Amino acid sequence: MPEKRVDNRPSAAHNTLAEAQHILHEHLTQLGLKRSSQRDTILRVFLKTRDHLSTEELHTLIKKHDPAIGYTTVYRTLKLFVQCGLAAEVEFRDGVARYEHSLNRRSHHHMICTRCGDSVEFFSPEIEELEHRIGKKFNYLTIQHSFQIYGICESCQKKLTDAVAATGAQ
Amino acid sequence: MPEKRVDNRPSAAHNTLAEAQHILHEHLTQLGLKRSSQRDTILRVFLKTRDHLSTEELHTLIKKHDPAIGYTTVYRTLKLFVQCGLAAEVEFRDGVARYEHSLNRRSHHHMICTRCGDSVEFFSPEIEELEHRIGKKFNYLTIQHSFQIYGICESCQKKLTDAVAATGAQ
DNA sequence: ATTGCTGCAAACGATTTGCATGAGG
DNA sequence: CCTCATGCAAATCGTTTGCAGCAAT
Repeated sequence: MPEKRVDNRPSAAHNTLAEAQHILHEHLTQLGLKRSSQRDTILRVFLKTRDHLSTEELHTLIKKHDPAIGYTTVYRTLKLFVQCGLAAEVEFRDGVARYEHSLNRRSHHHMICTRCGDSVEFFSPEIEELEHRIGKKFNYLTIQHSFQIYGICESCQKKLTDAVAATGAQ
Repeated sequence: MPEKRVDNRPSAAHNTLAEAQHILHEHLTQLGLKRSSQRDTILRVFLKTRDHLSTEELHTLIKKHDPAIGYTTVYRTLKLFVQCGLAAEVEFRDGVARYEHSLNRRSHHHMICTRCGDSVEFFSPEIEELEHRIGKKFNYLTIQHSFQIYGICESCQKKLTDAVAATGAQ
């Protein structure tokens, strides 16, 4: 196991929170909206995850910090985060909207296991290039793209072959 | 209004229908399911479209051929088509499931206008290659991928600039 | 004071299922 | 005959909205 993945930017987490809060408050001001303790709490908890959370999952986490915060507030706040670029919706084909943070996050894509929902991220600069090329070709003003690979992860493959072996042995 | 459609591959349409029906019936037999006139009608109407139809839109078309066929049957039949590879679900981000035929259809992707829902198809071999490369790298057995570009089509861009010009002129 | 925010409950809309009846093998 | 298919109505589930009371500016 080489590469333990050390973060060479010492206080990255704290800086990210401060930066994110600044972006959110700026966004609120611009739209004539107001700060609230709930929104700050939701942002703080959201930034602490690296997962792809559904609104409900995030709400569950939020309640541990402040049980009074309701589902609707989390739902509406996530939309705010998307508006100001702090969060991005990701498509996992499991019937719920999922969000990840998108601040200081290098453009990436997901490969998702359709059995267990596990996912890995990968990088692919050629996809960005492709978006621009195709947009130009058909005179579209491109906004974004969505790219996912669906498959079966190593551990689920193992479970499947084991199951087949067991059936065959009977 | 029969058979206006000019096709330079003489009996391509007929062959596709025959092939599709064969695939469907084979699939039904394998699962111990039964043929039905409804399923055949739905397949016939579905194959005649080149659009990306929602279940409801397809149901509307179906009713012109046989008003007795219900929404649920169309819904369940589309799932069958997906199972046996006759149809594929496409993601248009408009909140409804959309299907296109996938038989004898070269692999392609979509660029979708988020204003009017218009879409263009494009081809990109590098995407297929990427799916395999990433799958191998992370030991995933890849099944499929999903790639869409979202943007604003030429005609909607025009409408937008016109609208801005009108506001500015007042 | 004014205006936005919150949390509840209710509305919503697409999808999915239960069930009695009808059709396929 | 037995099993599956059908179509209706009802249930489901994530999402979205209306509203009365609360909080921020």
